Amino acid sequence: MVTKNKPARIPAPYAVVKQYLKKNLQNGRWAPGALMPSEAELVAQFSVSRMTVNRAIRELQTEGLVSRIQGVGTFAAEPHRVSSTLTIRDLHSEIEERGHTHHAVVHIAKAELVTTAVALRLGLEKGATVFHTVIVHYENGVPLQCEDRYVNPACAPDYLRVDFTQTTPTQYLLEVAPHWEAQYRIEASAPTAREAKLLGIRRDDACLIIARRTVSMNVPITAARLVHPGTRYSLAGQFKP
Amino acid sequence: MVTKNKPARIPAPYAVVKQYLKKNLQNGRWAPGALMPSEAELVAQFSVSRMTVNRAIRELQTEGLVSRIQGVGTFAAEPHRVSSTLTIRDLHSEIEERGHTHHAVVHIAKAELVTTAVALRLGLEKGATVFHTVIVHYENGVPLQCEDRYVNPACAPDYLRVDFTQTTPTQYLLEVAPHWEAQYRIEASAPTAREAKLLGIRRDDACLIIARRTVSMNVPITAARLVHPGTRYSLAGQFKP
DNA sequence: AAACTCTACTTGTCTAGACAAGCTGAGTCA
DNA sequence: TGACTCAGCTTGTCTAGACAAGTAGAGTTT
Repeated sequence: MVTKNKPARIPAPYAVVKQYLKKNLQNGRWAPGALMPSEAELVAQFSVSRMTVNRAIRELQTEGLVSRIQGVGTFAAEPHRVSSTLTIRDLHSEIEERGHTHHAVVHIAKAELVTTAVALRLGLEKGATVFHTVIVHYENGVPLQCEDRYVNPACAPDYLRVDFTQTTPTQYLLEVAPHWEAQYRIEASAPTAREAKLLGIRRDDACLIIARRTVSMNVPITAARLVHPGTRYSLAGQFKP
Repeated sequence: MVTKNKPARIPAPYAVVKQYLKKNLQNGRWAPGALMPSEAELVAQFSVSRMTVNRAIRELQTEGLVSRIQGVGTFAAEPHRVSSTLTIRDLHSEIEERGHTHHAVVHIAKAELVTTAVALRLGLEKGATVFHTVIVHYENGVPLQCEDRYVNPACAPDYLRVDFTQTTPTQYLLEVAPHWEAQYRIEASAPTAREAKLLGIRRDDACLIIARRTVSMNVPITAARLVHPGTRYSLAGQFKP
């Protein structure tokens, strides 16, 4: 048996109420859609103030476990929309965290006139210039990702002066425009001829491709195509309700 | 100009404070890691009670925009761990939402002795029985997913009696064990011979594969391998800070 | 029967004050 | 110098009460 030096911390009252509700939701005491106890009832049951109960329930609400309707009541959430979340991380820190070495080789880094396709994706006008980089990232010397990226010069005028063997574009762009929204598309397909060559794989090897487009404060920042050899890379994630 | 019938609802004070902090975080007023105003300062600035300010900041904390240390202060979050979230949805509702038709064909539905690999994944003992289903899902008559699933009989004893042309296994299992945790792995690779045949694709066509393992209240429920033709399917998601 | 009103109940939010818990730095003592 | 104490700051949480806003249902009127 494990004994702790610290005395057993008694959990905060709001946490007690929250845990009680969570447990009973899990074991089906309140079927999905069913009416749950009102705040007043819980106040009486646990002898705490309404604010305390309210916090417990509100947190369950943001976790998606219950839904509330003002004037009506609190309901167990409908059969959880089977949606779940997966984490996509910065490749550099991911590799470092595995205790492996990361290095990058820059193949293209220049300003270009936008093509129609890129102009659309970045929300720029025809005839504008964009920065374009193609960088291959290696884990322990093995090519793991081919990163084909277009950047809006208005957001990162010094982008091409960055040493991308030291800093990943993602890291740099995060400094320039800290909080952003991103849209993703993840797909599997064969690489282009150039990508196959850069990654050292065959043209018919399956690749995991992430197409990412990021926007900060309604200004498009960057659009990237990240190609990973299917045999060397997979995305892992988990979901806790 | 657009005129609304309803009078402009004034936002709640806590929302005002929250929005103020969020705006200034985005435009870089507080660099990542920097000390932000204390609750007391915000109380004075906005003439609200501390509970109101506290709620605003606490919500920012759960959103990952700030981090707080008791006794020290509130800090702008570090260069957002470039992690981001992607939503994985139930195939049936996803197809329905596109206004398309979904149907499923059951190829295998039986009880089996576990193999070592499956026993490990499901956390069962050697010699136990599992339910095994192989189902192909179609969108508008085109095969979109091959679902190879093992289910822990202890969690869903009636699993094999379900009509999977009407209900997806995911939907059914959600009813039986409402709230669960899931682990995912997403990868790209070629299909097995059987999968290629069932999906009507070539053996060297790239596939997007989701391996999912779910657990509810520390009891393993199910392990599934979902194979999608790369040309017909992609995962989309977005991230808002 | 249909339309209305009113009451009772729900959630949503705010307040002013309180105490606990934790960190920091200044001052004190050995 | 080094170890200690303590005041003063921070966040973490709870309370008792209050009013607003929204809904459902009972009762009333038309």
